[in-house]
This record gives sequence, C-alpha cells and structure tokens, in this order.
Amino acid sequence: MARKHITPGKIRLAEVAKLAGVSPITASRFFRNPDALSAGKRARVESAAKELGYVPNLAARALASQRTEVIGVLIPSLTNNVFADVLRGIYDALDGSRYSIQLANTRYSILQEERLLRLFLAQKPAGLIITGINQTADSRRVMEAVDCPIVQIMEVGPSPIDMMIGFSHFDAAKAAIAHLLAQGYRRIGFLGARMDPRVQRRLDGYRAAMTEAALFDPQLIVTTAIPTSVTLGGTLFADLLAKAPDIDAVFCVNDDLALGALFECKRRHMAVPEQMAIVGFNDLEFMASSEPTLSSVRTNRYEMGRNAAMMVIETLEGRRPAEPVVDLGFSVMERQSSARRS
Amino acid sequence: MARKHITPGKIRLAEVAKLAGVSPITASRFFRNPDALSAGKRARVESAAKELGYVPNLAARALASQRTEVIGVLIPSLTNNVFADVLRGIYDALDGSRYSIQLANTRYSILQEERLLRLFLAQKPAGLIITGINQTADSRRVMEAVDCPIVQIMEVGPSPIDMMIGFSHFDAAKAAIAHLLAQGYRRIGFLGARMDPRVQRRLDGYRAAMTEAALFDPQLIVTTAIPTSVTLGGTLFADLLAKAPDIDAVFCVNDDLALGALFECKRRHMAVPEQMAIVGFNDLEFMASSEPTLSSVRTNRYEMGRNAAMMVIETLEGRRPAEPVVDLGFSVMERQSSARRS
DNA sequence: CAATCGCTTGGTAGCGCTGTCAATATCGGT
DNA sequence: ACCGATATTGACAGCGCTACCAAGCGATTG
Repeated sequence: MARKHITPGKIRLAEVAKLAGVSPITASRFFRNPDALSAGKRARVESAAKELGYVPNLAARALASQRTEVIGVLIPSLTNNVFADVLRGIYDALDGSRYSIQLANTRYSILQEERLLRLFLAQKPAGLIITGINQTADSRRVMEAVDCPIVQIMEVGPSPIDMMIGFSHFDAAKAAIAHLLAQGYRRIGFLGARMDPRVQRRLDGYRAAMTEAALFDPQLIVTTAIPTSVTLGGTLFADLLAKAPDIDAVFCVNDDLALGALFECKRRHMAVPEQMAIVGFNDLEFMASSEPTLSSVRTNRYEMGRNAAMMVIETLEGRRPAEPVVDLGFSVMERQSSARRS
Repeated sequence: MARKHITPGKIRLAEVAKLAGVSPITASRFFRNPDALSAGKRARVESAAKELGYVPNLAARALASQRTEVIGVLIPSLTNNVFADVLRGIYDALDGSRYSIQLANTRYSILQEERLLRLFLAQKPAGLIITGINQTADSRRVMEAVDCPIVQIMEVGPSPIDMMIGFSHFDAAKAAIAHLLAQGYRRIGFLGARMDPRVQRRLDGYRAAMTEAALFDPQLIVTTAIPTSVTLGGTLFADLLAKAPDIDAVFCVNDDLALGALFECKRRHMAVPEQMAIVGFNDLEFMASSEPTLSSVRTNRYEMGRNAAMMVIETLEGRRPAEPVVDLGFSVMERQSSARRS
C-alpha cells in the first residue's frame, strides 16, 4: 500500500452516495446540476449529504474537471478607496455563489500585471477581472488565447479583450471643467498624482476642455508620479499657486488631493469658493460633508465591481450579456466649493 | 478510453522529468524542497522546467498532498481603511512566497464569521488570519480542533486560540483621554459608531479614564450602531452638543468621525482647539495635514497584517515564533486639534 | 572487510472527484 | 403493441501530483 489508510472519519462523495443508495456519479451530479436528478434521488442525496456533513473537496473537483471556480481579480492598489469600493461590489456579487475570488495587486505596474496574469491563467480560472485597458501586448495575447470570460473594469475604450465596464475618464474630466467654466471660472489649475493611464486621460480631458475654451496654459498643470494623499494635495496645490498665483479654480484628479487643497486654502485664509474653487474626482463620502462641501465627479465604483462579477457569472452560466461593453457614466456633483463666482 | 486524449501541448511534471532525465518524483521534489537534490539534477530539472515553461498544477498538488497553500483571511469589512492597510501588509508579506490568500468578509457578524470559517477549514487551509478575539464558542472549538497556524489580529487579549497580534484598544483610548486631561480639558465627549467589540473596548477605556478623573458623565457619550462615515461624525457631534453643550473636547473612535466633527465645528464657527478639542483614532494619513491638524492615536495596521502573515509562514516552516502574543502598541499623536487650553 | 549510516533516487499506488459514453427507464404518438 | 425520443443512471478510467517505502550508493567505522 502506497500510503496510510484512508482517514476513518473523512466523508467523501462515495460515503454520501452509499448512504443515499445511489452511485457516486449520481451524487456528484446532485452538487453540480441537481435538476438532472429525479426528485426522489435528489432528496435522498440531499439528506444524506446533510446527515454526514459532506463538503466537496474542491481540489479533487478542480483536478478531475480541469477547471476551477475561482475568478481572478487584478487591481493596481489595495489602499486606494476607489478599489475598495470596486472590490466590495465584486465580493457582494459573488457572495453565496459557487465562485470564489483570487485577488492580486499589480502595484500599478503592467509588467507585474503580466506576471500575475500568467500565474493566474496557469491555474485555469473560471473568469478574470482586470483593471484598465492598458495591458502589455503579451498580456493581451495571453488573455485572448485563454478560454474564460474576462472583464476589463474602471474605464471603457475601443477593442475590448472580451467584456468591459467603466466610464470615460476623458469625458468625466471634461465635464468637470465644463462645469467650472459654466460657473464663470477661467484660470483653472490641474492637480495630478500617480499619473496612471486613467489619470492621464483625465488630464487629456482637462486639456481638451481648456483648449476648446481657448484657456489652455501649461503653467496651470502640476503633476507628479508620487502616490496620492491628502498631504500631497496640499503640497501640489502650493506648487501650483507658486507657478500660477492668479488661478481661480483647481481640478484635482481625486478627492484626496481636493481635500488637501481645501486644507491648504484654509491655512492660507483663501475663501472657498470665493477666491478659489475646488473640484475633486470620485465623490468619496466625505466630499458631501466637508465645510464647505466639495464638488466632485461621482463614479459608480461599487456598481462597476458588482456588474463586472455578474457579467462573468452570466457568461459562465451561458447567458452572455447582450452588451459586452458597459458605460456606467458619471455625474458632476455641484457643491459649495464650485458655486458660481460672485 | 474514459476521456479524450491528453491535450498535446500540456506540460506536466512528467514532461519536465523526461527532459531532465530524472524520475517524476525527483522533479517534484525540486519544486518543493530543492535542497534535497544533488546539485547536478537540481540544475537539470531547473533548466528543463524553464525551457518548457512548466507551471505546477496546484489542484493536483493539493489533492495528492492533502493540503493547500492557501491562507484564509477573515475580516469584517472591505471598505474600512483600517483593514485595507492590514490587508496590504498581509499581501506584501506573502508576495513571492508560495502561499496565496483567500479573503472573506464577515460584515461584522460573528455568525457569518462562523459560517465562513467552516467553509475555509473544510478546504484545509495552510493557515488562518482572523480579526479580533470575539468569536462564537463554536468558532473557537472548530479552530482549536484544526491543525494549522491561526493568528488573531487587531487586538490582544487573554487566551489566544493560537497566536495573536494587535494592541489594547482599552489602553489606547485611555491614553487618548489622559492626553486630553493633561492638556486641561475636562468635559470630554465620546463619539462612537458601529460599536463593534473593539470600539466597545475603546469606550471602556474612555469610561475608565474619565471615572478615575472623577469626570465621568453618561451625558457625554453618543454612540450608534450605524457604520462610520465623515458625515455621521458631523451628525453625532451635533447630537453630542445638543445633549452636552458645555463640552470642551471630543474623543472620536475613529478618524472619519473626527474629521466630520471638525467640519461641524467649522460650520458652527467653533474654534478648534480653542473652543473644542478633537482627538481621533487610527491616525489615517489625512489627520496630519488637515487644518488644524488633528490629533489621533496611531495604530500599526500595516505591520499588524505583515507580521501576522509572517507568523503564519514561520510556523508553517517550523520556526514557530518565540512569542505567540505580540502587542504592537500605539502612540498618541498630539497635534493642533488638542493643543493646551489657553 | 563487513556492517552501518546518511544521502539521493525511484516505483507504486492512490488523493476524491468528474468526463465520456453506454445502458436503462420512461413516455407519447401512431 | 411498437417505435424513437428523451430523461436518468451507472461503469470506467484517469485528472497531475505526492506519500510512502525501498533501494542504490559511497563514505565511515570497528
């Protein structure tokens, strides 16, 4: 005998089948597709499984069926509130389903992403959720070759690998600037941190809006590769004021920067919005309850995660979503910090 | 033949072994314990694996070895910044190791936690990280029966299930109040939300400090079961002021509440700290850059996650940590919002 | 020089489940 | 009563890997 005898207390599918008086394969079917059983056997297997406290061995299942029930999720950051909301949506959608999540953090590196992707795909995931549309050419190739539903999240763009859900960062930033212009602001600064591809597209939206209004001026732009923080928002805003002391508004690529800018204004006794309008991005919870309340661009992060997971599940269950690319849009939340100029 | 023939392109351990000119079992050992091979074979297997792009099949490994290389992590919330930091620590510690993480969200329910725990343990995880010390009696029983390293995180207390890493929420809150008392504040309010066990212990710490100073007054306490938010901080603070208009300071069980209280002070044109001192808890990044800067109790969340994961790994590798219970402490960050009363 | 030891290596037999296909039961229609 | 179609069930083999045991081998020892 090659190994020690079977653990006596261990409950395997065979035990359940024997107690139910059916063959193991029938018991197996009960757990995967109960409708295929006759009502009588279904009830017998069910009660046998409950009586024995049977729990399927997922490793054995994965090995025999050559697939897993794991959905891989690749996100660039665990700290960022934005992804926390997306993740919550994903977990909520998968809660109670047979699928579980394998999470990995790319740290905003597409090379890391490629490495993690290969790692994931080698384990034959049931599906994949990946952030953004800027993968390496190799990553794309690998994903196109693989046979599982893939959803790109956080933004929409041309040529999805498979499915896609998000919104246009370009349009969202442009709309934020349009709002400021409509309120009468003219010298609108731009604050950007971490400059990942999506932030870059927000900058493009800003540039487009300002150029259309014939107000574009590179002096109005301050960016850095440093990860975002409230403190950084204050620092960058100070830099911006040094470069362009005559600005009357500032668009921040996220709400942390906006909050930092607000505090910096307070420190300088600049009235918001009278002397300085502020608009953020994402509309985190605190934006609506600061003093003054801060304008922002609301993005539907929870829904993005939730729908992405649901799109994967539906595809796996053969009900492929009618529309593979979903634009969740955004809305400009106009609050005190960008009220009309007096 | 029971199933279609082996996929031609598939690379299995056997292929690697053949190319390397060794037996499959020797190749297997290379991936699990390279030191057990002679230098020559080790190099041959290594280059064969690389040449073929071999990736082990984890399902087969788990089935054959009767264990997985998955560490289960049970946390109460995905949204809370505090857990985001802990998670980051865990992921960082496990990055590059053979272990992966299975995350589940208990939503602050110990019954959910028990359910998830059973689900996890049925899959024989390599280890387990679980939040807090308030598990159900059944959960405890189940965990004590299982043979894998378990780390309770976020707080320390008596009778660990296995290992434990955190700090005393009681002492931390007490220290925050001691600081306010030392600064001359006397009517110190308490703002609490979500009132989970750890927040409850912060309340106990507050009560102890106030009672010792003969300043305890139940009118000073405002709590709610509602999940925390900045907006809620403002609301609760307003409630507190209605109950006890003569307060001169407020201790908030987390930084979001503290920020909300600060904004509410601004709305009411109450000077901070002259008319109202504020102290938060956790010391999130923004506390140091608000205007005024906000005092808080710094907790070592990232380190907690990181060390917890490392404790699990070390135990798995036979180097059991000398000290199974680690108190990471805290520090009261004294900032403008609780400067000495003038 | 035989006995012993430690280190490496390999053979064998599953781990617990499911894909494939065949066999049987059931059923309505003619 | 017969036929084909459909619904249910089961037998078999094997998914890719590792636990267990045994054997080979050179070095060490009395």
